[in-house]
Amino acid sequence: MIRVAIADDHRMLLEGLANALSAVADLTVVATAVDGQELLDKLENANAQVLVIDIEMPGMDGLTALSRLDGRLPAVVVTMHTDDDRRQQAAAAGAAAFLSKGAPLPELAAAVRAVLGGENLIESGVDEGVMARHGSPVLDAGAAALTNREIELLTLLGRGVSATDELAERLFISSKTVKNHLASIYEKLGVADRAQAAVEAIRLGFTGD
Amino acid sequence: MIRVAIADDHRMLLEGLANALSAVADLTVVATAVDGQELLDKLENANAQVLVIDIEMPGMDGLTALSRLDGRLPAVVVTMHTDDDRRQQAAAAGAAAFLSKGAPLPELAAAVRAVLGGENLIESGVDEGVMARHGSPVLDAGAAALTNREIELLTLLGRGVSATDELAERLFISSKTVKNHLASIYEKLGVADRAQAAVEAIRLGFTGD
DNA sequence: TCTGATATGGACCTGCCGACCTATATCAGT
DNA sequence: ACTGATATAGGTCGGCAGGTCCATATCAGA
Repeated sequence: MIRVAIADDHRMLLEGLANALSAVADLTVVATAVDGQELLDKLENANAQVLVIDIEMPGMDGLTALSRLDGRLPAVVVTMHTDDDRRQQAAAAGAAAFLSKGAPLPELAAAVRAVLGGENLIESGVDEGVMARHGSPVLDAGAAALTNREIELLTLLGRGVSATDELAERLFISSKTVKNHLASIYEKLGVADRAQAAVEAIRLGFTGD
Repeated sequence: MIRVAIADDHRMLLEGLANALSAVADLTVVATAVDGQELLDKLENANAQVLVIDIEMPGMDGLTALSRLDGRLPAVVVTMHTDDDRRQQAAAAGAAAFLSKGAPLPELAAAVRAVLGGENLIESGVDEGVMARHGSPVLDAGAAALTNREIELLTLLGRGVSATDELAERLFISSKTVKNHLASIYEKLGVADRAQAAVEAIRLGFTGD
């Protein structure tokens, strides 16, 4: 899981974005702040790996906060207004990426993964190459190894279908096979039972929509 | 579930807000749009009950879209700039509430519930009375009846703590009591086992943060 | 062609889960 | 003072869950 800290003075964007990013399988939001000072304070104990930060904030703005951090964390700067002035200011403050708030969420997620990997997108932006390298979340090692059938089963679990017989009927297989698949899932995800597998299913986004 | 449609030209806010509102127990987002025209198009088939709409959008802006809708749906207008001009324009266009994007998410949720109930907050804003009446989501009948201890247990379940003994240790009670509480939870939520209870715990927002 | 992964199915067994019933102490509300 | 809800704990019991084996058929890839 990539631990992200977010700062934005607009609570709707802040909380909305925090929620959306946490919903991305490989990201988790460990701190949120409505200005630069609060961000610096919270970073003390938050153990974040990447910053997503708005330029425009009352009190200490994003660029000042970035300068104070002096590159301790890679940062993705987001802004309402993507003019060249701001881009250059962001670059000078040590940002590793620069995005419009109008950018699609997957691009933000890709930028977060890219800058954590040390890439600098401040000039190039998020292009196709970045999306190709970082577009799809790197799921947990175990989750990546799940087979199609296991994912089908896991999705049902995440939707609350827990009984062996019920699962067997829905997948048109015997209850014995269901138990075999479940055993594989438990091993791959490192969980012990259906309840934990269901929680993981939801966390990994196997919700069937 | 209250079916909400959202329009905002900034995808981060749009998708983030959609995600955050869907995470609220009694709300679900059935349509999103990046301008007024797309909103009108999507509303044809979306069966939404309430609108959350940004004023500033390229193409057809929020106020124009509201005028076109002519009050068919109650609408909460959100904006970056909450000056009186905009508030009056929103009122004229038929909005039932007017909020800053800096407003906390619970206030937006409360406003959505209030305008669905026919209240007009365009002048008064979201005050304490509104929060008192509409602040807490109306959870499922069963979930509302959960006791504090049951919620503690359910929260642990939603975080993947599934073994009886583990639950007992964490709550400093005997395993027998854990099983008693679980039985109550199953009955109140209408579920059959831990896996289903865990899924419900997450759906209801008992995630422990 | 041979191997490995996938999907299916089975037997067996230990043990925990869930159902049902009972019991006590506390506390808030009447 | 009495009642009801809550939180605690115990007993019993049938059954399913999860672990550990094993077996077969298919299919893609080396």
